[in-house]
Amino acid sequence: MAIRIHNTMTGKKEDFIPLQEKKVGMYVCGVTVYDLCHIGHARSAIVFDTIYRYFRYRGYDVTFVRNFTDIDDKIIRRANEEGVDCKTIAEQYISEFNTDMGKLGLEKPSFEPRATEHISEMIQLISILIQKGLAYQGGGDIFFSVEKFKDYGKLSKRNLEDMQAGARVDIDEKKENPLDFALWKSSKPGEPFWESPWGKGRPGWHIECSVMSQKYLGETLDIHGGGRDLTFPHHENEIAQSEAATGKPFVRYWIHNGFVNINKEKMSKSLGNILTIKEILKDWHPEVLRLFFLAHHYRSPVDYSEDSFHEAKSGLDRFYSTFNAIQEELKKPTTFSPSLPSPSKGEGAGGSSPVIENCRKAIESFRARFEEAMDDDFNTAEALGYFYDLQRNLNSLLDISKGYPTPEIASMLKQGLDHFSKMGWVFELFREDPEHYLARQRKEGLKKLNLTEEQILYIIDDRNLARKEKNWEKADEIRKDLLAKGIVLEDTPVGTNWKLKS
RNA sequence: GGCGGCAUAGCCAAGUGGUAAGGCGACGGUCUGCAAAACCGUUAUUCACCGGUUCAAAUCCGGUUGCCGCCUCCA
Repeated sequence: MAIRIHNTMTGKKEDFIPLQEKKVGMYVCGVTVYDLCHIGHARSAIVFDTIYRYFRYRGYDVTFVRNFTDIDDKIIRRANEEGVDCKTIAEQYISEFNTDMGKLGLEKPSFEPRATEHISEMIQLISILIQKGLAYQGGGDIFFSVEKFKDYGKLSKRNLEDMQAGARVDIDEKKENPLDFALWKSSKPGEPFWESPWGKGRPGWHIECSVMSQKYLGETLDIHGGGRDLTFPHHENEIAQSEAATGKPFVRYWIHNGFVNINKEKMSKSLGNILTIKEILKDWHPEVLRLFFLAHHYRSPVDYSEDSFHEAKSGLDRFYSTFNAIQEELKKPTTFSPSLPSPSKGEGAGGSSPVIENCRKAIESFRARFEEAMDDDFNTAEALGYFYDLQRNLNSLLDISKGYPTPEIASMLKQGLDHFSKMGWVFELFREDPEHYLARQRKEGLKKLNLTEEQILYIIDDRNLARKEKNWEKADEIRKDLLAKGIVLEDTPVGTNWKLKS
């Protein structure tokens, strides 16, 4: 079965047929490095990281290019504000980008080209467009003439007449058509510049992607991605430039991810609700963020809220609790004598119970279900549902096993854990050692509660003494006190565990 | 004004022609001294509304309402 992808160009899901068998050339618009990355950048990065990972999981040889826009108006403005040069700003925020994305566990793309390192290629491409009569000089600027490219608007489904009718575009005297866009901008005094046949200047925004994608991936790309907002004008303009210059189709499959809202509001500077990755990671484990995004389809808008992250966190905590329990169970010696059958589950003595058989089916079919979901336009939400299902089945096995795993159950638990590890890699989830994860959760929680583990253990000892004496009143009192402080106790056959109230 | 998208249980959310995944929550049960955790069960005869196509529609078509995005830098 082929992987199916929703192509923005056609608005439909299509079978993915790469240009070269088992190879994928994929270009994703990265960030303009003038400020810290926010949760929206994180979503886009995580969406395409997951796609990148899934193709590789599926055995494709992927060349993944994600650029840095390191020259642009916003960078110049920022540099002026801080009294440094553009390169300093760009370097600083590239470094911050790498730090943040590294913490989110993003794989490194095959290439991370920067606009300023491809100026000469951009000049070449612009020259070709001028030669072909598709671009013209206006003042010191070079513009692309949208009217000369007959397919202009095909990605964003607009036509020139409609756009001009409702145009809110500033009239620029130098442009022949208000919708023409700059390929090259002459530099104003004090701005960084490069020499060109048209004088000192710098590239327009769109040309870098045409150049860099072509350089690293060839004239036709399998996949081009980015945030929804980039469809117009950015990607529309890329198509115009690239196809006008090469005469070949630019991109086979366009993928666009949906936006992140903050408490149902659009994230924007003016609302002051920009949530940076750094701020998120102060409060949440990176996998909480990933789980949150992966629980939604990549094309839908998602709404960030404190509650939604709490929900994601409790989901993640539960997964890790299960892993931990499995690891503990696997440390125990296996035994051929089955644990006491529980009549409620309809188990008979000897042989596999229906419950075990159901678990076996769930474990064995997991991989196929996971792949089916992911093949269908990277449906991570559905795939995640199968992880939950797998978890429930493994917990069932743990329930039956109760510290006395049979070889059969132990092998199934092990298999389940392997699934979490292997398919979890695609999502970059479940990467931590469960014991470490849970220990750290506790440690960080204690810090917030201003308690030490010693104090809690002391109190638990005290309570266990009361329990031994069957002084339930006192034992319950102690448990209630701890609960009020945010500590939950769990009495198990092997002792009392504690954890933080979620 | 133009273009595009969305509307599924208390909440979050999958599902593009075959009879509604999953998570959170709630309730009942098993287990437990009692809890917690875990497991089992219940929780949408129905997918904003009105028409149409079809043997069959949450899914396709037309219309209505409501929300959102893009058209200006934006992931």
